[in-house]
Amino acid sequence: MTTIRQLAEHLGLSPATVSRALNGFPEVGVATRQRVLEGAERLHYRPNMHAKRLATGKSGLVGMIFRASSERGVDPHVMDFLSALSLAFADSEIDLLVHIAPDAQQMEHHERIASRGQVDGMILSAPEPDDPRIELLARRNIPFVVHGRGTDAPDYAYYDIDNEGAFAAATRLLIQFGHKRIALLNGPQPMGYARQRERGYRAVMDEHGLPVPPRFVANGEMHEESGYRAAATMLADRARPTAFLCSSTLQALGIMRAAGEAGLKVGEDLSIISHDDVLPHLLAENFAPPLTVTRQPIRDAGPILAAMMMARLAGTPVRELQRTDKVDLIVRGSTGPAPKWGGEAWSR
Amino acid sequence: MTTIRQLAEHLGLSPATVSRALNGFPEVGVATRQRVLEGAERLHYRPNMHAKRLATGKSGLVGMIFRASSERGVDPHVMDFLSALSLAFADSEIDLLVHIAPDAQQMEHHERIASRGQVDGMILSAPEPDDPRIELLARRNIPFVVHGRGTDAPDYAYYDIDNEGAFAAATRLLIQFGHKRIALLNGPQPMGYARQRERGYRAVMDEHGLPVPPRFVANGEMHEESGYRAAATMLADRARPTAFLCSSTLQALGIMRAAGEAGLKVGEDLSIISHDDVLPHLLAENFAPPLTVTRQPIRDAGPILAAMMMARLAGTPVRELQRTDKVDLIVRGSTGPAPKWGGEAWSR
DNA sequence: TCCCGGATCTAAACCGGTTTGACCAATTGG
DNA sequence: CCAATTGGTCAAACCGGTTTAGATCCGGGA
Repeated sequence: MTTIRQLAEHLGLSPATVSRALNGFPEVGVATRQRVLEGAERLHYRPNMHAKRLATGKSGLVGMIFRASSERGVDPHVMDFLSALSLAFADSEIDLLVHIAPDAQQMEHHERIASRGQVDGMILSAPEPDDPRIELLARRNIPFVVHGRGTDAPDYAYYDIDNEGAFAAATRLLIQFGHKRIALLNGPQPMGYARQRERGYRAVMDEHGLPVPPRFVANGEMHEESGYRAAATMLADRARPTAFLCSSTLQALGIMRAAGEAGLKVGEDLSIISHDDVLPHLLAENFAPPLTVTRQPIRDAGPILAAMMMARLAGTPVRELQRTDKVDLIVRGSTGPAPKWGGEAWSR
Repeated sequence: MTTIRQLAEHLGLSPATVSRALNGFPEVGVATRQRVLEGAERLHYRPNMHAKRLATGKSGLVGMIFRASSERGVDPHVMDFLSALSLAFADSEIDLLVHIAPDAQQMEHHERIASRGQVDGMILSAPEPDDPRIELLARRNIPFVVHGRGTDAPDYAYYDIDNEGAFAAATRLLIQFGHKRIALLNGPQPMGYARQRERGYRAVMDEHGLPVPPRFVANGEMHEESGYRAAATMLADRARPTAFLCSSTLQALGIMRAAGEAGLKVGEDLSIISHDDVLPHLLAENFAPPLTVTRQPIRDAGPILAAMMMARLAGTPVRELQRTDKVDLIVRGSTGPAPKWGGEAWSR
């Protein structure tokens, strides 16, 4: 392991000059810089990160703590996000410090990372309206950017998708198809995105004077089994829905299973629209029938949040780092005209 | 940010004593230690990681570089592994540095992490027989543990599952059911686990004198679409298989789709056995029909490899850190007796 | 009484970088 | 021709811990 002093000595220079030359300071002679760079190459000099960080106070590390549910762990979609994030940071000198923590231990983990001062910034995901994690980071003055929003117009840097608009559009499409009994299988109740989606859905239902009995709106984790369970229950109801809106293609898969068991043909007897974060290993267009979705690959958020993080670290003010992207509605075979038997709206 | 000197001054002690007291050295008086601990608590003292690391030479960081395919990214199963790993390290002082890199850039990323000396050790996954990443880490003397094996008896610390035994057992079950034309949809060819699985499969086929034409063994990425494609091609063959063995439940999903399109009923006209790493958000037992699998949750590897990593860092010799676990064969509805029409073996 | 050794604690060096302030030589300007 | 700049370099301080070598205090044995 060559040190900067060894390199300096080897070159007949002082460590100070070597440091400056390597870090691109303007006050070193062009010939000297060249000599230093060559010497560094020759001796395989690699600056010791820890020393560098101690001296500069910057760690070159960005932390990210994912939320895990205690039963099912982490949503598999987030791997794609993490992947994109990591790739986006690859060119810079930044590395990712990753924790996965159950909701109950989120604060503990944030506390730990924050207080040890080992990261320059944090990326946070799936915020709730008054998220204590955000409050902690703000209080500690740790730069952070958020994937999603806890409220409509938060005062932090965030990237979010237009969940409300997406679910409004999806609801509208179903209503145009003649559906009046549209059920919603949503994500966990406290999550910002779940609230936004429910709002978009309810707004359009209200607009058309269509009531929604509470038993046809479900909140829960977004996996196949929860989709199946909720759908099976709702489909057993006398006034069963003719269409489902759900938050994840895995939930949609569960709904399809329930539909199959109930003898309903998806796309004819029952319509399904799902939000699609895009799981490359299981594409919604390959479902049978292909799934109508509001589509926004979670992967796309990676480079955006990486860029925001770097901008934040460079001092860009928060209000220039707030972005909400529109979501595409992609119509495929899982949606169709409402069946005859479900013509009436739910009673109020 | 309180420093150790401030704390020492506050207590009327020297930094040396404070350091010793906090790190549990025996030569500090019991009363002093108590005083130091209380003082640290009161002043919210948190040692600066970078300083600590510079002084000790240990980083408290373990690196992990996941493999990503350029088209589909990272297998969603690995999120579950990462999650378990992170949870397992949570109690210790170790944090995870995570990179995700396409295969083409794996070496570059390893080089980077290795040469900057920012991690104490590395965890590596999905090794190939002569894996250059392993060679690099060994040459640089960076402690590492491996998830999987490149060869049968490698000279590094690893945790693997008995892929060969699992696929042998699965093949045997199908043969007992009367199947003679069993196709294999395997993972990417170079991977250690793919080779092991193919070996287990071929051994049993050979044992029973059942030939396997090359076109009924496919190697490729393990997602729904690849399963569908390969299965659709094979099912279109005049001598189509009566059973499939595959490497991932997502592939199995694709096979099921192809079977559906071919008008074949899974569990009757066509049997499927998949290896199941267990994706908690999409369980094999919830497939229609429930999937027969060789099951070993990838999640279980997390704590095992975490413990191995720590043991390795503590100096445990490599040969005490080699472990292969048996795999369960769980028979469900996707397997059944061979149909009448597929009675004859493939011709040689 | 004196010396010795163990128990505690401290001063200073060290880890390997960066950064401040000073210095020197070569230009430039008056 | 001398003073003021400027470009390039260096010595030393600094970041915040750990660790080595020594100092001090104490009780006990000779």
